[in-house]
Amino acid sequence: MSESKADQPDETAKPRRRQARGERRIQQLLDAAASVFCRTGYTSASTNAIAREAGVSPGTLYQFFPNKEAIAVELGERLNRRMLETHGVVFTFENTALPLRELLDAVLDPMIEFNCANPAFWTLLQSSDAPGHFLEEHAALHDSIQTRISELIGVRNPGLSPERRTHTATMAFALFKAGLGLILGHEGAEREAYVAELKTALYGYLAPVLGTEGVPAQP
Amino acid sequence: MSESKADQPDETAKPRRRQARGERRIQQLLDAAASVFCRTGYTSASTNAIAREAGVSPGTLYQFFPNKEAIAVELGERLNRRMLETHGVVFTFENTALPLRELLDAVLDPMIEFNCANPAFWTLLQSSDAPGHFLEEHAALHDSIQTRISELIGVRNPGLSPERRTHTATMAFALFKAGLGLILGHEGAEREAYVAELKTALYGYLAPVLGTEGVPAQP
DNA sequence: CAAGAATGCGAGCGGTCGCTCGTGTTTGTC
DNA sequence: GACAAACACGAGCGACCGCTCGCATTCTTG
Repeated sequence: MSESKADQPDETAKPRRRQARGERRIQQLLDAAASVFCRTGYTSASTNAIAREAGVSPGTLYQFFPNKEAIAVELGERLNRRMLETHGVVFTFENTALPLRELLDAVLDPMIEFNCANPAFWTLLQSSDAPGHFLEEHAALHDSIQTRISELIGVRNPGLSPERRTHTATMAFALFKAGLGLILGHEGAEREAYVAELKTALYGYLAPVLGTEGVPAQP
Repeated sequence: MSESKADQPDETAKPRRRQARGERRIQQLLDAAASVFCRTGYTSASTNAIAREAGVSPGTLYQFFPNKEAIAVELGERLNRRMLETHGVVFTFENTALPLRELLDAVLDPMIEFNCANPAFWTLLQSSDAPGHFLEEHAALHDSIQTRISELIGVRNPGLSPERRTHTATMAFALFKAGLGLILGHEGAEREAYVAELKTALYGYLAPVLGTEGVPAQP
């Protein structure tokens, strides 16, 4: 059960050297997993189905992942990292000062676009019925996003009590996920309509708390 | 595989005569199913676990239900029927004329109370990843509630186009389900806080569409 | 090229799940 | 009490699932 022969117990160690071929396989497997998870959800997705979708034998899958959980965890981590890398900017101070309507556009549009391109992310966010250690990763994913929302609310309205701030952020995130589900469930004009509805809903919810006007630059 | 020996193929026939004991067993099994579904979700719930929770053998379970789907379908139908019987009144015209805030109280409070007492209902509403024919029942459940919401919106604002009305009802229902999830996930003061947040959110979303004032009685 | 590591395969193991079936018990009817 | 129908049991069947293992192939490194 020893994980590495190195004297220094490297936390992030991948004790196995990977060839380029291996990295490619991992990506294939994660793409296949994303597809299968989207279609059937995490619990009903079978590792054999993921391997088949990736055009690979079950044994090959387990060359790269110790178990089914690890696939979902790695997929969630990669998607979350990619989302923060490409769109994490939306939570910065420049946007915080915008009028609420434009703030929502600036935050929601990239998020929605990312989730439409990677619908597996929403699926993972929704699968709270998963068994085992994947629950921890699920919670981590959740917190990662919700913390950003909470911070944004805090900067925008510093007078809010910590409890109210948490409640507002939690509810705002829940509303966002709900709207995202509708958005992902439709296409074309319908999808755009639900994007507009979601923005209306969040505007109506947040306006009394955050104010509709932009905040003037601090001296 | 013949379902009945009767000459006339009765659609709604229960070809099996039930004794009082049987009806009691059915209720025990549905209660157990509700409990297990809540704990693990529909897919991960095993029929053996349901039977065990009901204090009954697997064979006995299949004396009353042809398969696992049928349990969820029957449970969903019963819960839906019971909700409409006890709280269906909230969608009537008397409430429609109230100021929006009171309208929301009148509609949401009974709904929330019912779902807190029967959390399995929300679980069934959420399990859209279920396989097989249960999907149809799931959709029926959904429509049953959403139609009520749509009608209420239609009465309150007759000028709305059918598309906008559908979008508004769908989004309102999605927001409600999201808030309900938070409410069911907390207890005591936290729960009350999320009830208030949900009402705030729906008020903010619906006020621009339905108006905040009450509608005067029609001549 | 030789050798070892990484990659790839797929039959199949242990386990669970949905569900069945043979058998025995309780209940209602005459 | 006699008889049939409804109810109850629980071992276990077939299917599938997560995962393993022995072995073949390909890559890297010297």
